[in-house]
Amino acid sequence: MHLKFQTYIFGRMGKKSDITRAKLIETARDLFLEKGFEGLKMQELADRAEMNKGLLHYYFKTKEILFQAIFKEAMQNLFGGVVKELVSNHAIEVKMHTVVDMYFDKLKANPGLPLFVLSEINRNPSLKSLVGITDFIPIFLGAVATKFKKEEEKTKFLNLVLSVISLCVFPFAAQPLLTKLLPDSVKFEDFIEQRRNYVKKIATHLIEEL
Amino acid sequence: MHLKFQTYIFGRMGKKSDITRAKLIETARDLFLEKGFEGLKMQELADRAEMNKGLLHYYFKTKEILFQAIFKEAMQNLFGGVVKELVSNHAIEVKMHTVVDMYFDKLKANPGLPLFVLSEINRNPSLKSLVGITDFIPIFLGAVATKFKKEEEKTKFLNLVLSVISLCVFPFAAQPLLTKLLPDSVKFEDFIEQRRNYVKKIATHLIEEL
DNA sequence: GTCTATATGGCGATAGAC
DNA sequence: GTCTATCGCCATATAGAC
Repeated sequence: MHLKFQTYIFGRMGKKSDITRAKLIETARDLFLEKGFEGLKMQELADRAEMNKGLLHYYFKTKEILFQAIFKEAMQNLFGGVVKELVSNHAIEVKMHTVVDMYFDKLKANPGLPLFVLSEINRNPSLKSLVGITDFIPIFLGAVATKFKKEEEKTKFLNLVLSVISLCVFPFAAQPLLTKLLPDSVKFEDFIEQRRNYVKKIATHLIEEL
Repeated sequence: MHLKFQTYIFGRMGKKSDITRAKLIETARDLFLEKGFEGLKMQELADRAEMNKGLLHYYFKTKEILFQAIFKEAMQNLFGGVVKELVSNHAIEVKMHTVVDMYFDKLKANPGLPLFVLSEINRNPSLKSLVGITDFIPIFLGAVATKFKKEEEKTKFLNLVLSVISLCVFPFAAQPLLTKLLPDSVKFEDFIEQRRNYVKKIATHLIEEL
């Protein structure tokens, strides 16, 4: 029987609907990151995901709901792992170097991520409150509060973290412009790779100054 | 006579149409920076500029043409003065400290500028070629070519410039998130002001390492 | 679950009176 | 130059057959 056959094929790996849903989310992620909330059109999403508009609304009632799912996932991807490392017990230099590697690896695979998150926060007012709900802000604040007592120390640490993140993220956000400034013989990927160690050296220096 | 009266009032300061045009551009700048190309609706622009949609299209035939005017202006604002300083005869430390001050002043007044330029470049394919047309990229490249001969030196200089710009720009781009990480008693403006000198110190160190 | 067809509204742009 | 009215299109979302 038809239904049983499907159950057999996909078994514990999930129903056919799970696969459709996964394909939809994957496509929506690509398209939202490329075009933003306003720029993504449901028709184009349906085409790229090889389904029809009706089906989109079956899985996610509105564009807004779909967008919030993608946005949450992007925030988690961008900050989840990094915050976990920052609140770990590792030595501070290890922390910072690990964060540098995490960002360079992540952003090489997904350079549009930071610009997407930062510009959508500014544009979709409902996200400003949603950001507060994500769990890694309180986690980070909690760790800072226990490790540093004086406000001056907190600010110094925040300056350090912000500097390292700035140095990692900005070159990817500015990739289209940066490409035009590189010597002809230098590919963007090569520039990025030498910069990975350059940023680690800066991080080490900033720690010593702390 | 009515027309003469207007001419008399505004005299050399420009015609009434210039004032209307200026108001339109000013409003469009605010609104495009806030919402991006797709996010700005001509109706909302007309309302905020206290005129009607018909008049919008009288001054700028299409939304796209209006947008390109605003975008070009934003690019000039963001890079024009900075590039001019970078290709000047000043000592390198003076250059970098001046650039830091320029960005901090500019972005305090206009924090949305970098995110607007960077995300629109990614989203509007026609801008990628328009970016190449702006004059400060060849100006910058020319100055770099005459000052540094070896490719390794060029890359080092580019690393320096990119680092300074990253450290200046990113905190403003991430303002909505950063605000949530500051100790309660520290206002964003105060954090930014202490950071101005912190970034200058880093810049000086990076130069010595150059 | 997946499809087609359609309702409903908003958008950019134009026409034409004043 | 500035206004009102309107066109034609495309967007999100829904209804209902299969």
